[in-house]
Amino acid sequence: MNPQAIKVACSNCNLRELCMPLGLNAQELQRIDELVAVRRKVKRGDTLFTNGEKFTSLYAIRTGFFKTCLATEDGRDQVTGFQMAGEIIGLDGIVNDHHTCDAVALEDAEICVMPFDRIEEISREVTALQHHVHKIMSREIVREHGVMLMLGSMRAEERLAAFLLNLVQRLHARGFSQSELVLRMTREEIGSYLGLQLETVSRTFSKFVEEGIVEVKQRHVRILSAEDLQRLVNNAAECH
Amino acid sequence: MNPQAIKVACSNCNLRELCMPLGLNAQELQRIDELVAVRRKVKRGDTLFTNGEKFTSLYAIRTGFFKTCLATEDGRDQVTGFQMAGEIIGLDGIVNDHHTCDAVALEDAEICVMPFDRIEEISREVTALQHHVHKIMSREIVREHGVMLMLGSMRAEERLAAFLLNLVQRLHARGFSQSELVLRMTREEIGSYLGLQLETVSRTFSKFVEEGIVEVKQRHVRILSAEDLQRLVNNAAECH
DNA sequence: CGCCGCATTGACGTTCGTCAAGTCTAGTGG
DNA sequence: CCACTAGACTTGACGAACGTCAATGCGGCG
Repeated sequence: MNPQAIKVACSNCNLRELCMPLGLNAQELQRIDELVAVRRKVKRGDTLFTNGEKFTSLYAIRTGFFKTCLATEDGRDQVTGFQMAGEIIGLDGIVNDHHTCDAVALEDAEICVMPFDRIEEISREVTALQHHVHKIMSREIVREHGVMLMLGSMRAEERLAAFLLNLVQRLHARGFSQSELVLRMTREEIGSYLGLQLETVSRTFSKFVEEGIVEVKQRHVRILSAEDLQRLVNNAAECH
Repeated sequence: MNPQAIKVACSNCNLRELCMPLGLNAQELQRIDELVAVRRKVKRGDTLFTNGEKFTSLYAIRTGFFKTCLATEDGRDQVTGFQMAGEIIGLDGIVNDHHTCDAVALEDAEICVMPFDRIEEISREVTALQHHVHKIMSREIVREHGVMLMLGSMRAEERLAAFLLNLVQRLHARGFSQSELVLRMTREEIGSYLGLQLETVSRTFSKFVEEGIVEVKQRHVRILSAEDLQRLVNNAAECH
Protein backbone atom coordinates (compact mmCIF):
# COMPACT_ATOMS: atom_id res chain seq x y z
CA MET A 1 0.00 0.00 0.00
CA ASN A 2 1.18 3.44 -0.93
CA PRO A 3 2.14 5.36 2.21
CA GLN A 4 1.06 8.61 0.59
CA ALA A 5 -2.46 7.20 0.22
CA ILE A 6 -2.63 6.28 3.88
CA LYS A 7 -1.57 9.70 4.85
CA VAL A 8 -4.43 11.35 2.99
CA ALA A 9 -7.19 9.08 4.30
CA CYS A 10 -9.73 10.57 6.72
CA SER A 11 -10.30 7.10 8.12
CA ASN A 12 -6.79 7.15 9.55
CA CYS A 13 -6.76 10.77 10.57
CA ASN A 14 -6.43 11.55 14.25
CA LEU A 15 -8.60 14.63 13.77
CA ARG A 16 -11.44 12.65 12.27
CA GLU A 17 -13.68 13.09 15.24
CA LEU A 18 -13.28 16.83 14.99
CA CYS A 19 -14.09 17.36 11.35
CA MET A 20 -16.00 14.26 10.29
CA PRO A 21 -19.18 12.52 11.44
CA LEU A 22 -18.93 9.61 13.87
CA GLY A 23 -20.36 6.12 13.76
CA LEU A 24 -19.84 5.32 10.10
CA ASN A 25 -19.66 1.80 8.80
CA ALA A 26 -16.76 0.58 6.65
CA GLN A 27 -18.43 1.36 3.37
CA GLU A 28 -19.34 4.87 4.41
CA LEU A 29 -15.83 5.44 5.69
CA GLN A 30 -14.54 4.47 2.31
CA ARG A 31 -16.77 7.05 0.63
CA ILE A 32 -15.60 9.70 3.08
CA ASP A 33 -12.03 8.95 2.18
CA GLU A 34 -12.85 10.11 -1.33
CA LEU A 35 -13.70 13.55 0.00
CA VAL A 36 -10.21 14.85 0.37
CA ALA A 37 -8.69 15.53 -3.02
CA VAL A 38 -5.28 16.58 -1.80
CA ARG A 39 -3.41 17.95 1.13
CA ARG A 40 -1.85 21.34 0.81
CA LYS A 41 0.78 23.16 2.80
CA VAL A 42 0.34 26.84 3.49
CA LYS A 43 3.27 28.80 4.82
CA ARG A 44 2.91 31.35 7.58
CA GLY A 45 1.66 34.61 6.12
CA ASP A 46 0.34 33.02 2.94
CA THR A 47 -3.32 32.94 2.04
CA LEU A 48 -5.34 29.79 1.55
CA PHE A 49 -7.94 31.76 -0.38
CA THR A 50 -8.69 35.43 -0.84
CA ASN A 51 -11.72 37.65 -1.29
CA GLY A 52 -13.09 37.40 -4.83
CA GLU A 53 -11.39 34.10 -5.58
CA LYS A 54 -13.49 31.40 -7.20
CA PHE A 55 -14.96 28.97 -4.67
CA THR A 56 -14.34 25.33 -5.31
CA SER A 57 -13.61 23.62 -2.04
CA LEU A 58 -13.95 23.61 1.69
CA TYR A 59 -10.78 23.18 3.69
CA ALA A 60 -10.18 21.17 6.83
CA ILE A 61 -7.25 22.37 8.89
CA ARG A 62 -4.92 19.54 9.79
CA THR A 63 -2.21 21.55 11.45
CA GLY A 64 -1.60 25.23 11.92
CA PHE A 65 -3.63 28.27 12.70
CA PHE A 66 -5.58 30.63 10.46
CA LYS A 67 -7.38 33.91 10.60
CA THR A 68 -10.19 34.87 8.26
CA CYS A 69 -10.61 38.55 7.55
CA LEU A 70 -12.67 40.94 5.53
CA ALA A 71 -10.88 43.83 3.89
CA THR A 72 -13.01 46.45 2.19
CA GLU A 73 -11.65 48.82 -0.48
CA ASP A 74 -12.13 51.79 1.80
CA GLY A 75 -9.62 50.49 4.30
CA ARG A 76 -11.80 48.81 6.85
CA ASP A 77 -10.36 45.54 7.98
CA GLN A 78 -11.98 43.05 10.29
CA VAL A 79 -10.81 39.67 11.49
CA THR A 80 -13.93 37.50 11.49
CA GLY A 81 -12.43 34.47 13.16
CA PHE A 82 -9.43 32.40 14.17
CA GLN A 83 -9.38 28.74 13.15
CA MET A 84 -7.33 25.81 14.37
CA ALA A 85 -6.82 22.12 13.65
CA GLY A 86 -9.99 20.18 12.95
CA GLU A 87 -12.00 23.22 11.92
CA ILE A 88 -13.46 23.81 8.48
CA ILE A 89 -13.03 27.04 6.53
CA GLY A 90 -14.37 28.34 3.27
CA LEU A 91 -18.11 28.19 4.01
CA ASP A 92 -18.51 31.83 3.03
CA GLY A 93 -17.80 30.98 -0.60
CA ILE A 94 -20.79 28.73 -1.20
CA VAL A 95 -23.46 31.36 -1.65
CA ASN A 96 -21.93 33.28 -4.54
CA ASP A 97 -19.38 30.79 -5.84
CA HIS A 98 -16.71 33.23 -4.76
CA HIS A 99 -14.96 33.71 -1.47
CA THR A 100 -15.85 36.88 0.40
CA CYS A 101 -12.94 36.95 2.82
CA ASP A 102 -9.26 36.09 3.07
CA ALA A 103 -7.91 33.09 4.95
CA VAL A 104 -4.36 33.74 6.14
CA ALA A 105 -2.10 31.22 7.85
CA LEU A 106 -0.72 32.57 11.13
CA GLU A 107 1.71 29.68 11.29
CA ASP A 108 2.84 27.04 8.82
CA ALA A 109 -0.19 24.90 8.15
CA GLU A 110 -1.40 21.83 6.38
CA ILE A 111 -4.94 21.58 5.11
CA CYS A 112 -7.17 19.00 3.43
CA VAL A 113 -8.83 20.20 0.23
CA MET A 114 -12.41 18.93 -0.09
CA PRO A 115 -13.97 19.86 -3.43
CA PHE A 116 -17.47 21.07 -2.67
CA ASP A 117 -19.19 19.28 -5.53
CA ARG A 118 -17.76 16.06 -4.19
CA ILE A 119 -19.06 16.92 -0.72
CA GLU A 120 -22.52 17.47 -2.14
CA GLU A 121 -22.34 14.28 -4.16
CA ILE A 122 -21.28 12.07 -1.28
CA SER A 123 -23.66 13.65 1.20
CA ARG A 124 -26.55 12.64 -1.05
CA GLU A 125 -25.53 9.06 -0.36
CA VAL A 126 -24.13 9.18 3.14
CA THR A 127 -26.82 10.69 5.37
CA ALA A 128 -24.41 11.15 8.25
CA LEU A 129 -22.21 13.36 6.10
CA GLN A 130 -25.16 15.38 4.90
CA HIS A 131 -26.21 16.03 8.45
CA HIS A 132 -22.66 16.78 9.45
CA VAL A 133 -22.28 19.45 6.79
CA HIS A 134 -25.49 21.08 7.98
CA LYS A 135 -24.25 21.03 11.54
CA ILE A 136 -20.93 22.58 10.65
CA MET A 137 -22.64 25.46 8.91
CA SER A 138 -25.13 25.90 11.71
CA ARG A 139 -22.29 25.87 14.23
CA GLU A 140 -20.61 28.67 12.36
CA ILE A 141 -23.84 30.68 12.43
CA VAL A 142 -24.19 30.16 16.17
CA ARG A 143 -20.54 31.06 16.73
CA GLU A 144 -21.05 34.30 14.87
CA HIS A 145 -24.11 35.07 16.97
CA GLY A 146 -21.81 34.86 19.95
CA VAL A 147 -19.34 37.24 18.35
CA MET A 148 -22.15 39.67 17.61
CA LEU A 149 -23.21 39.54 21.25
CA MET A 150 -19.66 40.25 22.26
CA LEU A 151 -19.13 43.11 19.83
CA GLY A 152 -22.53 44.59 20.53
CA SER A 153 -22.73 44.50 24.27
CA MET A 154 -19.41 43.85 25.99
CA ARG A 155 -16.76 46.21 27.27
CA ALA A 156 -13.07 45.75 26.50
CA GLU A 157 -12.27 43.60 29.55
CA GLU A 158 -15.25 41.39 28.95
CA ARG A 159 -14.35 40.91 25.31
CA LEU A 160 -10.77 39.93 26.02
CA ALA A 161 -11.89 37.58 28.79
CA ALA A 162 -14.39 35.90 26.46
CA PHE A 163 -11.71 35.64 23.79
CA LEU A 164 -9.15 34.01 26.07
CA LEU A 165 -11.64 31.55 27.51
CA ASN A 166 -12.86 30.57 24.08
CA LEU A 167 -9.32 30.02 22.78
CA VAL A 168 -8.15 28.00 25.73
CA GLN A 169 -11.26 25.88 25.68
CA ARG A 170 -10.80 24.99 22.03
CA LEU A 171 -7.15 24.24 22.62
CA HIS A 172 -8.04 22.07 25.60
CA ALA A 173 -10.42 20.06 23.41
CA ARG A 174 -7.35 19.33 21.26
CA GLY A 175 -5.30 18.07 24.17
CA PHE A 176 -3.50 21.27 25.14
CA SER A 177 -3.33 22.90 28.52
CA GLN A 178 -6.40 24.42 30.12
CA SER A 179 -4.43 27.31 31.47
CA GLU A 180 -1.52 28.00 29.19
CA LEU A 181 -1.57 29.16 25.61
CA VAL A 182 0.57 30.75 22.95
CA LEU A 183 -1.17 33.41 20.94
CA ARG A 184 -0.52 32.98 17.25
CA MET A 185 -1.80 36.44 16.38
CA THR A 186 -0.64 39.99 17.09
CA ARG A 187 -2.34 42.43 19.43
CA GLU A 188 -3.61 44.21 16.37
CA GLU A 189 -5.29 41.07 15.05
CA ILE A 190 -6.86 40.37 18.43
CA GLY A 191 -8.09 43.94 18.49
CA SER A 192 -9.52 43.70 15.02
CA TYR A 193 -11.43 40.57 15.99
CA LEU A 194 -12.68 42.12 19.22
CA GLY A 195 -13.52 45.51 17.75
CA LEU A 196 -10.81 47.25 19.77
CA GLN A 197 -7.59 49.11 19.07
CA LEU A 198 -4.35 47.25 19.70
CA GLU A 199 -3.46 49.67 22.51
CA THR A 200 -6.68 48.83 24.30
CA VAL A 201 -5.91 45.13 23.98
CA SER A 202 -2.44 45.69 25.39
CA ARG A 203 -3.74 47.83 28.26
CA THR A 204 -6.39 45.27 29.09
CA PHE A 205 -3.80 42.52 29.21
CA SER A 206 -1.76 44.68 31.56
CA LYS A 207 -4.80 45.23 33.75
CA PHE A 208 -5.44 41.49 33.97
CA VAL A 209 -1.81 41.00 34.96
CA GLU A 210 -2.05 43.65 37.70
CA GLU A 211 -5.14 41.96 39.05
CA GLY A 212 -3.41 38.58 39.05
CA ILE A 213 -5.87 37.04 36.61
CA VAL A 214 -3.27 36.09 34.00
CA GLU A 215 0.45 36.08 33.40
CA VAL A 216 1.55 37.49 30.07
CA LYS A 217 4.95 37.31 28.45
CA GLN A 218 4.61 38.53 24.90
CA ARG A 219 2.45 35.93 23.23
CA HIS A 220 2.66 33.43 26.05
CA VAL A 221 -0.36 33.62 28.31
CA ARG A 222 -1.02 31.71 31.49
CA ILE A 223 -4.48 31.89 32.96
CA LEU A 224 -4.30 32.07 36.74
CA SER A 225 -7.99 32.49 37.43
CA ALA A 226 -10.36 31.21 34.82
CA GLU A 227 -13.12 31.95 37.33
CA ASP A 228 -12.37 35.66 37.28
CA LEU A 229 -12.40 35.65 33.50
CA GLN A 230 -15.69 33.79 33.47
CA ARG A 231 -17.11 36.24 35.97
CA LEU A 232 -16.21 39.13 33.70
CA VAL A 233 -17.99 37.50 30.78
CA ASN A 234 -21.10 36.89 32.87
CA ASN A 235 -21.27 40.16 34.70
CA ALA A 236 -23.22 42.29 32.30
CA ALA A 237 -26.25 42.79 34.53
CA GLU A 238 -24.51 43.75 37.73
CA CYS A 239 -22.08 46.35 36.54
CA HIS A 240 -23.96 48.23 33.84
CA MET B 1 -59.03 20.36 -5.79
CA ASN B 2 -58.96 21.49 -2.22
CA PRO B 3 -58.28 25.24 -2.07
CA GLN B 4 -56.40 24.79 1.20
CA ALA B 5 -53.98 22.52 -0.62
CA ILE B 6 -53.35 25.11 -3.30
CA LYS B 7 -52.69 27.72 -0.71
CA VAL B 8 -49.96 25.69 0.94
CA ALA B 9 -48.10 24.77 -2.24
CA CYS B 10 -44.68 26.32 -2.84
CA SER B 11 -45.24 25.87 -6.56
CA ASN B 12 -47.97 28.49 -6.40
CA CYS B 13 -46.28 30.80 -3.94
CA ASN B 14 -45.38 34.28 -5.14
CA LEU B 15 -42.34 34.21 -2.87
CA ARG B 16 -40.99 31.04 -4.39
CA GLU B 17 -38.12 32.74 -6.12
CA LEU B 18 -37.02 34.20 -2.80
CA CYS B 19 -36.97 31.09 -0.68
CA MET B 20 -36.80 28.19 -3.15
CA PRO B 21 -34.44 27.16 -5.92
CA LEU B 22 -35.24 28.09 -9.51
CA GLY B 23 -35.42 26.02 -12.67
CA LEU B 24 -37.06 22.90 -11.32
CA ASN B 25 -38.95 20.48 -13.50
CA ALA B 26 -42.52 19.40 -12.73
CA GLN B 27 -41.53 16.35 -10.77
CA GLU B 28 -39.05 18.24 -8.63
CA LEU B 29 -41.61 20.96 -7.97
CA GLN B 30 -43.96 18.33 -6.73
CA ARG B 31 -41.35 17.06 -4.29
CA ILE B 32 -40.72 20.61 -3.09
CA ASP B 33 -44.41 21.02 -2.38
CA GLU B 34 -44.07 18.27 0.19
CA LEU B 35 -41.61 20.39 2.13
CA VAL B 36 -44.08 22.64 3.84
CA ALA B 37 -45.95 20.72 6.50
CA VAL B 38 -48.27 23.54 7.53
CA ARG B 39 -48.66 27.26 7.57
CA ARG B 40 -48.75 28.98 10.90
CA LYS B 41 -49.84 32.42 11.99
CA VAL B 42 -47.80 34.27 14.58
CA LYS B 43 -49.26 37.35 16.20
CA ARG B 44 -47.27 40.48 16.79
CA GLY B 45 -45.20 40.08 19.94
CA ASP B 46 -45.43 36.29 19.97
CA THR B 47 -42.45 34.01 19.49
CA LEU B 48 -42.05 31.54 16.67
CA PHE B 49 -39.44 29.68 18.68
CA THR B 50 -37.39 30.43 21.75
CA ASN B 51 -33.93 29.72 23.10
CA GLY B 52 -33.67 26.16 24.40
CA GLU B 53 -36.69 24.91 22.48
CA LYS B 54 -36.30 21.65 20.57
CA PHE B 55 -35.38 22.17 16.93
CA THR B 56 -37.56 20.43 14.40
CA SER B 57 -38.12 22.75 11.49
CA LEU B 58 -36.92 25.68 9.48
CA TYR B 59 -39.41 28.44 8.85
CA ALA B 60 -39.99 30.46 5.70
CA ILE B 61 -41.59 33.83 6.32
CA ARG B 62 -44.58 34.40 4.07
CA THR B 63 -45.75 37.67 5.51
CA GLY B 64 -44.69 39.77 8.45
CA PHE B 65 -41.48 40.80 10.08
CA PHE B 66 -39.34 39.09 12.71
CA LYS B 67 -36.40 39.78 14.92
CA THR B 68 -34.09 37.10 16.26
CA CYS B 69 -32.41 37.81 19.56
CA LEU B 70 -30.08 36.26 22.07
CA ALA B 71 -30.87 36.77 25.73
CA THR B 72 -28.34 35.52 28.25
CA GLU B 73 -29.22 34.82 31.89
CA ASP B 74 -27.05 37.66 33.06
CA GLY B 75 -29.19 40.23 31.34
CA ARG B 76 -27.35 40.80 28.10
CA ASP B 77 -29.67 41.02 25.17
CA GLN B 78 -28.71 41.27 21.55
CA VAL B 79 -30.81 41.40 18.40
CA THR B 80 -28.94 39.26 15.88
CA GLY B 81 -31.10 40.04 12.87
CA PHE B 82 -34.33 41.27 11.35
CA GLN B 83 -36.08 38.99 8.87
CA MET B 84 -38.78 39.68 6.32
CA ALA B 85 -40.91 37.83 3.76
CA GLY B 86 -39.07 35.19 1.78
CA GLU B 87 -36.31 34.73 4.34
CA ILE B 88 -35.60 31.55 6.27
CA ILE B 89 -35.18 31.39 10.03
CA GLY B 90 -34.25 28.68 12.47
CA LEU B 91 -30.83 27.73 11.08
CA ASP B 92 -29.23 28.21 14.49
CA GLY B 93 -31.08 25.15 15.81
CA ILE B 94 -29.49 22.54 13.56
CA VAL B 95 -26.18 22.16 15.33
CA ASN B 96 -27.45 21.16 18.77
CA ASP B 97 -31.02 20.12 17.99
CA HIS B 98 -32.15 23.07 20.07
CA HIS B 99 -32.69 26.68 19.18
CA THR B 100 -30.19 29.12 20.62
CA CYS B 101 -32.15 32.32 20.13
CA ASP B 102 -35.68 33.70 20.16
CA ALA B 103 -37.63 34.60 17.04
CA VAL B 104 -40.21 37.28 17.80
CA ALA B 105 -42.82 38.59 15.36
CA LEU B 106 -42.67 42.40 15.11
CA GLU B 107 -45.98 42.38 13.21
CA ASP B 108 -48.62 39.76 12.59
CA ALA B 109 -47.00 37.12 10.45
CA GLU B 110 -47.58 33.96 8.54
CA ILE B 111 -44.87 31.35 8.16
CA CYS B 112 -44.35 28.03 6.40
CA VAL B 113 -43.17 25.21 8.62
CA MET B 114 -40.60 22.99 6.91
CA PRO B 115 -39.64 19.96 9.02
CA PHE B 116 -35.89 19.64 8.80
CA ASP B 117 -35.79 15.88 8.40
CA ARG B 118 -38.02 16.29 5.38
CA ILE B 119 -35.69 18.96 4.00
CA GLU B 120 -32.75 16.59 4.37
CA GLU B 121 -34.68 13.72 2.82
CA ILE B 122 -35.81 15.67 -0.22
CA SER B 123 -32.49 17.37 -0.76
CA ARG B 124 -30.90 13.96 -1.13
CA GLU B 125 -33.07 13.50 -4.18
CA VAL B 126 -33.40 17.00 -5.55
CA THR B 127 -29.89 18.34 -6.10
CA ALA B 128 -31.13 21.86 -6.64
CA LEU B 129 -32.71 21.88 -3.19
CA GLN B 130 -29.57 20.50 -1.61
CA HIS B 131 -27.52 23.24 -3.16
CA HIS B 132 -30.12 25.81 -2.20
CA VAL B 133 -30.00 24.83 1.46
CA HIS B 134 -26.24 25.16 1.42
CA LYS B 135 -26.50 28.58 -0.17
CA ILE B 136 -29.02 29.81 2.37
CA MET B 137 -26.76 28.82 5.22
CA SER B 138 -23.71 30.30 3.54
CA ARG B 139 -25.63 33.51 2.89
CA GLU B 140 -26.42 33.77 6.58
CA ILE B 141 -22.74 33.30 7.43
CA VAL B 142 -21.76 36.04 4.99
CA ARG B 143 -24.47 38.34 6.31
CA GLU B 144 -23.15 37.88 9.82
CA HIS B 145 -19.63 38.67 8.63
CA GLY B 146 -21.04 41.99 7.49
CA VAL B 147 -22.63 42.60 10.86
CA MET B 148 -19.33 41.82 12.56
CA LEU B 149 -17.59 44.33 10.32
CA MET B 150 -20.19 46.90 11.25
CA LEU B 151 -20.06 46.24 14.98
CA GLY B 152 -16.30 46.01 15.02
CA SER B 153 -15.26 48.97 12.96
CA MET B 154 -18.04 51.49 12.35
CA ARG B 155 -19.12 54.57 14.24
CA ALA B 156 -22.73 55.26 15.13
CA GLU B 157 -23.58 57.22 11.97
CA GLU B 158 -21.98 54.64 9.77
CA ARG B 159 -23.84 51.81 11.46
CA LEU B 160 -27.21 53.46 11.13
CA ALA B 161 -26.52 54.35 7.50
CA ALA B 162 -25.56 50.75 6.73
CA PHE B 163 -28.65 49.53 8.53
CA LEU B 164 -31.03 51.79 6.61
CA LEU B 165 -29.47 51.00 3.26
CA ASN B 166 -29.63 47.28 3.93
CA LEU B 167 -33.27 47.43 4.98
CA VAL B 168 -34.41 49.54 2.07
CA GLN B 169 -32.53 47.39 -0.38
CA ARG B 170 -34.18 44.22 0.87
CA LEU B 171 -37.57 45.91 0.80
CA HIS B 172 -36.93 47.12 -2.72
CA ALA B 173 -36.18 43.55 -3.80
CA ARG B 174 -39.68 42.76 -2.59
CA GLY B 175 -41.32 45.47 -4.65
CA PHE B 176 -41.39 48.27 -2.10
CA SER B 177 -40.05 51.78 -2.46
CA GLN B 178 -36.34 52.45 -2.75
CA SER B 179 -36.58 55.52 -0.62
CA GLU B 180 -39.41 55.11 1.83
CA LEU B 181 -39.78 52.61 4.60
CA VAL B 182 -41.66 51.92 7.80
CA LEU B 183 -39.56 50.62 10.62
CA ARG B 184 -41.18 47.67 12.32
CA MET B 185 -38.88 47.81 15.29
CA THR B 186 -38.29 50.27 18.13
CA ARG B 187 -35.23 52.48 18.53
CA GLU B 188 -34.16 50.16 21.29
CA GLU B 189 -34.27 47.13 19.00
CA ILE B 190 -32.34 49.00 16.32
CA GLY B 191 -29.81 49.97 18.96
CA SER B 192 -29.48 46.42 20.20
CA TYR B 193 -28.81 45.22 16.67
CA LEU B 194 -26.30 47.98 16.00
CA GLY B 195 -24.54 47.77 19.35
CA LEU B 196 -25.75 51.24 20.37
CA GLN B 197 -28.02 52.71 23.02
CA LEU B 198 -31.45 53.82 21.93
CA GLU B 199 -30.57 57.46 22.68
CA THR B 200 -27.64 57.26 20.30
CA VAL B 201 -29.90 55.84 17.59
CA SER B 202 -32.37 58.65 18.16
CA ARG B 203 -29.67 61.33 18.11
CA THR B 204 -28.16 59.90 14.95
CA PHE B 205 -31.54 59.97 13.23
CA SER B 206 -31.88 63.60 14.28
CA LYS B 207 -28.47 64.38 12.90
CA PHE B 208 -29.34 62.79 9.56
CA VAL B 209 -32.52 64.91 9.48
CA GLU B 210 -30.57 68.12 10.19
CA GLU B 211 -28.18 67.28 7.38
CA GLY B 212 -31.07 66.64 5.02
CA ILE B 213 -30.12 63.02 4.42
CA VAL B 214 -33.42 61.56 5.59
CA GLU B 215 -36.87 62.59 6.77
CA VAL B 216 -38.07 60.85 9.91
CA LYS B 217 -41.54 60.87 11.38
CA GLN B 218 -41.58 58.28 14.12
CA ARG B 219 -41.18 54.98 12.33
CA HIS B 220 -41.68 56.40 8.87
CA VAL B 221 -38.39 57.09 7.17
CA ARG B 222 -37.80 58.67 3.79
CA ILE B 223 -34.31 58.53 2.38
CA LEU B 224 -33.49 61.79 0.63
CA SER B 225 -29.89 61.00 -0.23
CA ALA B 226 -28.96 57.38 -0.49
CA GLU B 227 -25.61 58.61 -1.83
CA ASP B 228 -24.79 60.36 1.42
CA LEU B 229 -25.69 57.24 3.36
CA GLN B 230 -23.54 55.14 1.09
CA ARG B 231 -20.71 57.59 1.47
CA LEU B 232 -20.90 57.24 5.24
CA VAL B 233 -20.68 53.47 4.99
CA ASN B 234 -17.68 53.67 2.68
CA ASN B 235 -15.79 56.43 4.37
CA ALA B 236 -13.76 54.52 6.89
CA ALA B 237 -10.35 55.35 5.48
CA GLU B 238 -10.79 59.07 4.95
CA CYS B 239 -12.18 60.13 8.29
CA HIS B 240 -10.37 57.95 10.82
C1' DC C 1 25.62 44.76 16.73
C1' DG C 2 21.93 47.18 14.91
C1' DC C 3 17.61 47.03 12.79
C1' DC C 4 12.68 46.16 12.58
C1' DG C 5 8.32 44.76 13.97
C1' DC C 6 5.66 44.13 17.92
C1' DA C 7 4.29 45.55 22.40
C1' DT C 8 3.75 48.75 26.27
C1' DT C 9 2.67 53.01 28.44
C1' DG C 10 1.28 57.87 28.98
C1' DA C 11 -1.35 62.09 27.78
C1' DC C 12 -5.16 63.79 25.70
C1' DG C 13 -9.49 64.01 22.85
C1' DT C 14 -13.73 62.02 20.96
C1' DT C 15 -17.53 59.25 20.93
C1' DC C 16 -20.87 57.24 23.00
C1' DG C 17 -23.28 55.72 27.37
C1' DT C 18 -25.88 57.25 31.37
C1' DC C 19 -29.23 59.76 33.74
C1' DA C 20 -32.94 62.75 33.66
C1' DA C 21 -36.56 65.62 31.95
C1' DG C 22 -39.87 66.37 28.75
C1' DT C 23 -42.72 65.40 24.26
C1' DC C 24 -45.35 62.80 21.16
C1' DT C 25 -48.47 59.13 19.71
C1' DA C 26 -51.54 55.35 19.71
C1' DG C 27 -54.58 52.90 22.21
C1' DT C 28 -58.10 52.59 26.06
C1' DG C 29 -61.95 53.45 28.49
C1' DG C 30 -65.26 56.63 30.27
C1' DC D 1 -65.62 62.15 21.27
C1' DC D 2 -62.30 63.32 24.36
C1' DA D 3 -59.34 62.74 28.30
C1' DC D 4 -55.96 59.72 30.04
C1' DT D 5 -52.15 56.77 30.07
C1' DA D 6 -48.31 53.96 28.91
C1' DG D 7 -44.88 53.28 25.89
C1' DA D 8 -41.91 55.15 22.53
C1' DC D 9 -39.17 58.85 21.26
C1' DT D 10 -36.35 63.17 21.71
C1' DT D 11 -33.09 66.18 23.78
C1' DG D 12 -29.68 67.99 27.07
C1' DA D 13 -25.85 67.66 30.44
C1' DC D 14 -22.26 65.10 32.05
C1' DG D 15 -18.90 61.37 32.58
C1' DA D 16 -16.62 56.99 31.41
C1' DA D 17 -14.56 54.15 28.12
C1' DC D 18 -12.03 53.84 24.44
C1' DG D 19 -9.40 55.83 20.39
C1' DT D 20 -5.48 58.55 18.88
C1' DC D 21 -0.91 60.12 18.88
C1' DA D 22 3.59 59.74 20.44
C1' DA D 23 7.51 58.04 22.95
C1' DT D 24 9.82 54.12 24.53
C1' DG D 25 10.94 49.17 25.45
C1' DC D 26 11.83 44.58 24.00
C1' DG D 27 13.10 40.50 21.41
C1' DG D 28 14.38 38.09 17.25
C1' DC D 29 17.03 37.95 13.13
C1' DG D 30 20.25 38.98 9.60
